[in-house]
Amino acid sequence: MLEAKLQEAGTLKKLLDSIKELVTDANFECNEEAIVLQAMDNSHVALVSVKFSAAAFKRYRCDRPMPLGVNLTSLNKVLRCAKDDDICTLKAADEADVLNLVYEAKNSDRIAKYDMKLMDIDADTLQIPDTEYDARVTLPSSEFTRIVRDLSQLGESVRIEVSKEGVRFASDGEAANGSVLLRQSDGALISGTTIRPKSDGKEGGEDGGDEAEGSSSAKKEKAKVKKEKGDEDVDMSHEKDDNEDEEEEEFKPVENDEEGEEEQENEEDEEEEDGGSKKRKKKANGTSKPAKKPKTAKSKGKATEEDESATDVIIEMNQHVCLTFSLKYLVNFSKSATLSNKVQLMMSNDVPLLVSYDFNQGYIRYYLAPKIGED
Amino acid sequence: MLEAKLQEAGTLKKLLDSIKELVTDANFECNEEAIVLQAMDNSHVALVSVKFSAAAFKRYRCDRPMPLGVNLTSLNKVLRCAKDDDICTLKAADEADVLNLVYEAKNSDRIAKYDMKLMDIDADTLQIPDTEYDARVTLPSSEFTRIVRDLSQLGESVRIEVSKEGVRFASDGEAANGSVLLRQSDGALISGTTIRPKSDGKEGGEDGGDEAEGSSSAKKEKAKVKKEKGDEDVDMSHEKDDNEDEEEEEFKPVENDEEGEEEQENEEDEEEEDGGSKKRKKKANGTSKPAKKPKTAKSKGKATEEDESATDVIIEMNQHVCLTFSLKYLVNFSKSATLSNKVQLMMSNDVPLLVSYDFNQGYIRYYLAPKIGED
DNA sequence: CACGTTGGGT
DNA sequence: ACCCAACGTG
Repeated sequence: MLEAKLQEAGTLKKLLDSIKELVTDANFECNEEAIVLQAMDNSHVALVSVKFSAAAFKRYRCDRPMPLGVNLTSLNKVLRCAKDDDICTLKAADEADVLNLVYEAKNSDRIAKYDMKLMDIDADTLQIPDTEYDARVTLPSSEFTRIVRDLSQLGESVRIEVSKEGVRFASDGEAANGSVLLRQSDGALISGTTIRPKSDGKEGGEDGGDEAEGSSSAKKEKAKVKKEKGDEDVDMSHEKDDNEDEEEEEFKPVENDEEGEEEQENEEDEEEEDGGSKKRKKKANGTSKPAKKPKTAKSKGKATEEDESATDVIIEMNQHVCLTFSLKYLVNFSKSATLSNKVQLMMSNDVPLLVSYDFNQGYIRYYLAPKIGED
Repeated sequence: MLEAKLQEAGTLKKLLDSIKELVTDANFECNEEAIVLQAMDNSHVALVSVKFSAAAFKRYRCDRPMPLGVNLTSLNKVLRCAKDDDICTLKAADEADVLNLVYEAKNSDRIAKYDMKLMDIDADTLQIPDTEYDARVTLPSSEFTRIVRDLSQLGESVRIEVSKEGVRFASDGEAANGSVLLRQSDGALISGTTIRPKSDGKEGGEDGGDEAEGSSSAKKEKAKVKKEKGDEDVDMSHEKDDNEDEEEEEFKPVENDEEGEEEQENEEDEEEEDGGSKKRKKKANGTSKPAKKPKTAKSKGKATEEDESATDVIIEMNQHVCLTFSLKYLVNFSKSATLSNKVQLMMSNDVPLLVSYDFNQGYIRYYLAPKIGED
């Protein structure tokens, strides 16, 4: 039995706006710790990973793991019936084939209930293909949106290059070539730290915990990218491996047979890999945030909103990286800017890019394999 | 070698927004004095003339005259990658086939570079078909925008009539007729002066100078309009003169073989023709600006921004004029309202209308032949 | 169903 | 001037 009470329905609405064009059906995997969605996009090139930790909810209860197969188009329709500031409660009985949604206006003068049919979806649980990166760029999400939107006017793909100089986005097109160099903010070039997605959307939060996809056994086998058929995106699917002539490469989706064995393991991972280089700057919280620019809180009204350094460009880099990606997908990813004012790009050469928007107690992450043969 | 540094990319962006629907390809003629663009619109009915004086730029250098053949659609794409307040530098090497654009964020933390391919464009240098008019109406550009937009909903064409009473815009349509009378502001009816476009966009500036299109020999041969095929616009092109059955009339494009003979001539014209009527109110700066409404400077930060009398309607008239024009084109012209808060309409009977938006050190001007047979 | 364009509001 | 929403088109 699931019951999850979200303070603001708007969060879920924005999330669906972000991914509804990328994914049409997906399982919301609910368990005691979190609600997780992992799915490949419709063209099987990108991978979307969403997580709402239990702590993201005002109230959360899930007795046993249950997958809720949801048609996102339907869910979107139902969510559009909620106002952004409605309190939204999701309920599903064990083995239920419907999801109940209750919207309560904040002043309680309105209560709406919706029942949405669930469906069975083949749960090809996808192995998230990476755990550690050579570079992380943290930048304002609006800046990222702007850059990929601009460059998408010129060409099909963008070359992202991270160096000590900063991060460069470059695209070549028929009529024009474009290149945007973003210099890191003062003092915001960091190297020697372990770069990996934080376990949770919580900024500077505790690092261990309920990570679902980090698998210690997968720690060093970063690249699952096949390098054939160069110069194209990589298909992260496995389903159509042999019978289609798509130009895309593919990830090897790995059966996630270690799920659940992982809790409280990340913190130890970092400790053991941290030797021999600069330690992270502040206390060991895994986020490596420099102490510069102690911005005045932006008075956004929401105490939970992380509001520091949102305008900074932070570059963490252990190695120069240069990768090429399809702009079409990045433009799609950038729609999640409504969910966070910052975005992180994590990259290693020849490894899928991780684009992560972290919010209060959760995140939305996108994985996109690089085009190869031109990076 | 060209290098032109513009303080605000927004100026160029607005310019391109203005003309991109009218012209698709054009040469930017760069020389020591200015950058000039002259082109006919795609249907060869209207003529666009743009000038940026060297002084319009923060830095300007052009060693030798060079035409830059630009596809405006491409340039528009590239310019959309600039923020309005970016500093924009245009560079082109001699004989280059690319134009380099550099956008610097004001705080310099972002530098974007774009290379746009240039193209060869037949430089049918167009003789701007007039130098002196019987009437000039200066009005707020927003007012002009509103009038032509309103009337365009009623009919295809507008009759513009300038008299001592004011200026009347009238359109007859299937469902309704409309007429807008604009009275000149107090004391803003001027007659007996020479009415011609100023040599430069600079308000109240020196009148002689680097005029490219003024030709003394053409001064009195105003009308080059052929009066056949009545009731239609006039094609300003010469290229398709004989082999097409367009309904439009045509200007005679004249080879501009007297370019440069004109300097410092306008001021003398004014002196000798100035007698016998109200003098212009302020000092003889050629703009005939009344002293009314000594507006408080609008604190726009730019000392060069002309900000007085923007709400006045000024009519200079030596002869009653009544002309009919296609509203479709006027609506298009009026998009340049973003570039200046004032617009000037210069008219003589049976001669193309000149619509001029003057800005700091440049202008954009449109020429449109009247429909004949109904004026 | 998605994208691009146009119009209206802040 | 900028951002958001709605409409129409591909």
